[in-house]
Amino acid sequence: MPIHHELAIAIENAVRAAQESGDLPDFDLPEVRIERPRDPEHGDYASPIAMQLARLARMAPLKIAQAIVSHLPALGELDEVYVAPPGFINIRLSTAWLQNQVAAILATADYGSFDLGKGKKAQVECVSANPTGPITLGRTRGGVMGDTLARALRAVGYDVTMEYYYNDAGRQVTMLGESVKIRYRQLLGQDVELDDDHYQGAYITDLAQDLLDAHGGTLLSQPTEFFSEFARDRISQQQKQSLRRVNIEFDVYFREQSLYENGRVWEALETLQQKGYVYEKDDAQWFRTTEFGDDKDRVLVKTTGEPTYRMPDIAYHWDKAQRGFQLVVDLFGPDHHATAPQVLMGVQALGYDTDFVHTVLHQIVSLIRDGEQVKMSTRRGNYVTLDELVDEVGADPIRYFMISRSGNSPVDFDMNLAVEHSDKNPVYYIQNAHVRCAGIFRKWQEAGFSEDAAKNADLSLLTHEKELAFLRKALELSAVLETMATTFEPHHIAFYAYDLAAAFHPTYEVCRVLSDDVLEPLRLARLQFYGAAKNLFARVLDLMGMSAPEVM
RNA sequence: GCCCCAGUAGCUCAAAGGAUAGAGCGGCGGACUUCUAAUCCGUAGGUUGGGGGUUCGAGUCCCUCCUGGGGUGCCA
Repeated sequence: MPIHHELAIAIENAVRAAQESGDLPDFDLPEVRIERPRDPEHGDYASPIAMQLARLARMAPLKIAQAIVSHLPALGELDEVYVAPPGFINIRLSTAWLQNQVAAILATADYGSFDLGKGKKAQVECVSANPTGPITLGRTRGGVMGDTLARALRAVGYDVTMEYYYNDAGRQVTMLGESVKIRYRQLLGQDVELDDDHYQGAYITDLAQDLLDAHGGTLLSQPTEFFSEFARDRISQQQKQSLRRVNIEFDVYFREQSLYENGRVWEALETLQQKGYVYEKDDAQWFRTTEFGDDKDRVLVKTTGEPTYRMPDIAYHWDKAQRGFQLVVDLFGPDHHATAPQVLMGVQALGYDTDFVHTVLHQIVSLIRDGEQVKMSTRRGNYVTLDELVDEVGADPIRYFMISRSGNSPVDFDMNLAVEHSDKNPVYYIQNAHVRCAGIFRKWQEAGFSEDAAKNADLSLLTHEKELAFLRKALELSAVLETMATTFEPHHIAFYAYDLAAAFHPTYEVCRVLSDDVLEPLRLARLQFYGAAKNLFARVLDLMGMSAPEVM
């Protein structure tokens, strides 16, 4: 159990004990919050619970805090618990227990993990791009955010499915097929042109060229569907490969078409109709979203008889509920912010509580090169793709910068900074911490020693203030994972990784290991310390889907 | 018009309703014969867009106004 949970429970128990002994009156105890104070003077952890209780107990916060502290049992983890005005309970960890975190980190591969999710079935849906073109940077951001959340959820005990909803039917794919066919005919010398609605990107011509190379001119009589299916399957494969290059892999690719094949779309529509949420107007079927607070009703089935995108989206989320996911996280880019609530209204109308669905919105990604914003236009096929960006800057900077801001803030991806090997680039700042640890062990082994030599080191020699500060920061990983799993904000791990590196580098400067002036027992203890640090950086980088290099 | 997001140091951004609002970059001043300086140490920099309110306590919650971005399809 993470230390902040243990402390919260200890304080809860102390409050109850104080109530039983009559030191505090009876009241319902609100959630006990444990914080990490900014100021080290205020201890390692603190709780403002006494101030919250002042009204309930009708006592001065200081008195309440004192009553709680007097009923707090002696805990091995703690060195000191004291009360500070106006009523904070401040807690200082014992140095021996902190030092022992080194052993704890070395003993497990999943330091920081704990069982918050209790094996609950969770799903993260992200990217979900149409198979009509290369993965764009906006979709990449959603993918990286979603994948990072999935990693955090797994780390705290959820059974996570990464899912990609893939739109393999409808107008978009038809336009795709037409686009390829036109390019194909052009390659054969025919005088045809793309419309504005068609996909203009060069990759369309590439697909047409591939068809020409494989089949010559024999495909002219094939219907548009042939070209659609070919292009759809090809592009899907390419999308998967592109995403794999930034360590994003999906467990399930959910085909929109399957919702038509098994009748779920019409079933959902009929259910909505039966429940009275649908009416006909202007030869279309309308969904009464205004009953759920929308400012106008929305079309479910067009006058042509075809459903709008909304209908399968609702059926899809209905399916998620019926598959038994207890937690669903949907990532949406700026172009879907408005439609996300409508889907939930649909699920609600179908009779499901939507509390299990959390929509995570994110803002746009802009590319900055040489200080100038790179101009892009999706419609004209003029944009930088994920593949191009991986080729140019590598996967690690992409992973990092996509989660280096809260989803609510736009990302300006600075391509020059991404590849800059300097202290301005947080990617290298973090990875270099791992490299520096690796360097110590490399040197140590070159001198003929084994890594095991430090196994029985005396960790109580790790008394340097900077070493202890690093271990305090290490302890925060659990709370970071918990925050991510409850707020669905992936950026916390990026800031944590930076903070951890910022706690590491000063330690590395001062707490030497292999220098002649370091005595043998301390050297062994520090080898353990840096072994733990190395593990922890590898762990945190892995949680971000980034590599942990041995050398740079 | 309506909806969503943002407005915090010169710039880019953090900050579960908690104590004196923090980082990075940039500025200024220092430290390399190194377990890799891809690093460290020091320093300056703020009326958290304006105004009300709730609270023991507000950058955070509520109301209102201002500015910027996105959305507001029988496209997805």
